[in-house]
Amino acid sequence: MSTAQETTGGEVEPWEEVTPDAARRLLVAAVEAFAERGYHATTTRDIAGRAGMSPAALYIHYKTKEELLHRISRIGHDKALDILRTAARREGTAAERLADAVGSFVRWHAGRRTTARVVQYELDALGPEARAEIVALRRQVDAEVRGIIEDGVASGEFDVLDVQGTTLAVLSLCIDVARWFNVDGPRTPEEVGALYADLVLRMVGAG
Amino acid sequence: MSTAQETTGGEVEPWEEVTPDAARRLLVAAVEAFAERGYHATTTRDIAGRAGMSPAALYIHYKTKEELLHRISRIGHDKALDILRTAARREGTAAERLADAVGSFVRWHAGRRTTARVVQYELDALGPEARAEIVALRRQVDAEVRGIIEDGVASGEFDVLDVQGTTLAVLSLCIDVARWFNVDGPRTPEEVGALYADLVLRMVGAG
DNA sequence: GGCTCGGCTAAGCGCCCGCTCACCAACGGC
DNA sequence: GCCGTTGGTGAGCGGGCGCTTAGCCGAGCC
Repeated sequence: MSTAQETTGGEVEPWEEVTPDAARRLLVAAVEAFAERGYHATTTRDIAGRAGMSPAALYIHYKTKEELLHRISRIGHDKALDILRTAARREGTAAERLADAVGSFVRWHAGRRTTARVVQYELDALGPEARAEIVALRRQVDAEVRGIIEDGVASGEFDVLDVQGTTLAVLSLCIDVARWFNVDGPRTPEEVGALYADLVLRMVGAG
Repeated sequence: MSTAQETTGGEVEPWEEVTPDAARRLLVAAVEAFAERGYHATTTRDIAGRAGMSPAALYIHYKTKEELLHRISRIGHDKALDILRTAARREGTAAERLADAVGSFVRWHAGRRTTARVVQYELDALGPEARAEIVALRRQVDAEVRGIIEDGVASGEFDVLDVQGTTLAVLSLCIDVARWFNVDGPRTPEEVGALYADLVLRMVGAG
């Protein structure tokens, strides 16, 4: 039988790990609201209203508004890291793995743009401890991409002068997709993923 | 005599067009506060306090808090567009002009990171009319970069399949510098500008 | 049937927000 | 010397914020 994770298009619908149902509905509402207006411009009343509940219901499932952001950010970073790890550890040349990593990472940022926007741009709204936890995850994200580029340099596939700087640029390029991508625009997430994979291969001298 | 525009390092100190002095101090304070905490998380009391004035003083020079953001965004976009136009219209090959454009655009985003952060990331906090005005400026920014790339393709210097997509990616890469650049980090604005100019030339097949 | 208890709501507390108002000091023109 | 203008202040208004509390309701257990 189906695990109920599959939706149209083969994409996995996330947040199924969040239970009970009311907590998930609140979290999904918070993602939408934070993505549209930003964390600080979003009120707890708005979140509860989108979830079809009273303002007080939010505090049954979450201690504070910040805890909501923390949970969203944590789950989102875990997912992003998982995507990169899967691509980085598959078999193939460094160029194939880098193209796969960039393509899938970009597809996630474009296809799940609301989530990605919150995850990537609301870090500063977290308190010191929560932010430190997320920053540690980001370092792992950086390490995965840097690892592929180092492999390509070592094997002679890539021609890169500044590995850390190029890693930074590649990640920056992918992450910023969450800022400008428009669901109603002319490009699909798949098209942007393919374009970006090509551009990144050129950046590392493998194009 | 000096125009009082020059400061150490040859950089032009901006905001000198904002008068009187108190209005400029408030605007500079607002740039710092918006960059640190975001528009919505910044209070008018904080802005006035940073400028050494009472909360009420702000409203002598600006009608609303949003007018402050609008003025900052307008001046910043004018400056960014000016930088790109200067590079795009100099003499030289398309590769030289693109490298110059990316280098100077990135140096501005890194060196004036607080301003750039507000300019590039607080657009959604503006009302519809103000946002429309800024969006029009952004289209001109896009057109300048696209023009250089089209020139390079026409002359055979560049090898680009998707001109508009590549333009988008180049601008996205430059703009996102304002998000991650750290003044206390290991790289100077000049170094990042040179690295990015090289990466972009590779992206267009001229590296 | 009666009791317990988790999930939820209506009401509202205390605070701080953007912004306003009544007033004041410094200063140039006549 | 007096007055209008300019640029400032201290106090505070109305409102919306994050969050809390008291109590309601229906499902599960004996």
